Amino acid sequence: MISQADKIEVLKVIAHPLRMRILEELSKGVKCVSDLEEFFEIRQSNISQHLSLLRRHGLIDFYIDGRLRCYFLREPFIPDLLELLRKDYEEDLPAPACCPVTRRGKYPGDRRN
Amino acid sequence: MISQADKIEVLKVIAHPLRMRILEELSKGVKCVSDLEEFFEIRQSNISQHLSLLRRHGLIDFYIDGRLRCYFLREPFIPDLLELLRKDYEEDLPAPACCPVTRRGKYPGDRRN
DNA sequence: TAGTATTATTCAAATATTCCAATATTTGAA
DNA sequence: TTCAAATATTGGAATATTTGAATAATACTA
Repeated sequence: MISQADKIEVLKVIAHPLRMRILEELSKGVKCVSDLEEFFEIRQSNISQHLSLLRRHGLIDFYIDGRLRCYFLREPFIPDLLELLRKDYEEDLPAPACCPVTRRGKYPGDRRN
Repeated sequence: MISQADKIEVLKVIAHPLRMRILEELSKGVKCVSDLEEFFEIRQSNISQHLSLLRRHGLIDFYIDGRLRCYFLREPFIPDLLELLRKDYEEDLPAPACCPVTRRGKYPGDRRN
């Protein structure tokens, strides 16, 4: 449910080591702030800041249990991305024709005409 | 061919509006720097900087035709990611059980015990 | 109601990113 | 050989991101 225009913003939000780990944890199930704090050994304020950012972008949400905030994954794009990131590729993409030694070839555009 | 450890770095590199557009262009075929410059109406030095960054991370490469550098896509993860970004999702992920009005529910962890 | 656990917010310092202008480098062409 | 086209690199200013410390807000519990 991300607008096409926001997708780069969302990628930027995801591309952070701690936020990525938070998303991976939440993809396994609900977690409250202090459990994340304990699990990652990161200061509470920092965890909250990242959760807040993730929420502002609609990637996660929470429900409440007493004083606990139970965060969970909301954006369906995330699990697909996490899976894609786990995939490993054997080969580079095939390169366009060029001499493999000199790395010279012809440009297909018309800049050369 | 990205090491698991570098994937976040790579995501960060991709998560930039101009770099994303460059990758999209290159996914359609080889492009030289001045064609990109013209196409995007961005200063040459800036295009070069972004291409250089993309290359340092192994996402693209180039071959040479005279004074032209013919850039092309190298990292097989990119087309998959671009396709995933095009996909649109109809529904949010199913939320864990909680009252939809009060947004209250029970935390499954043992923090509550 | 007072105290405490849980989480959020604000502020400021440190660091990183982005872009432009200027300059350097490389290579084909005259 | 010069000259010019194509691209890369460098330095610096503006801006954004990240983090910790301190503090605020909220809601159980005794």
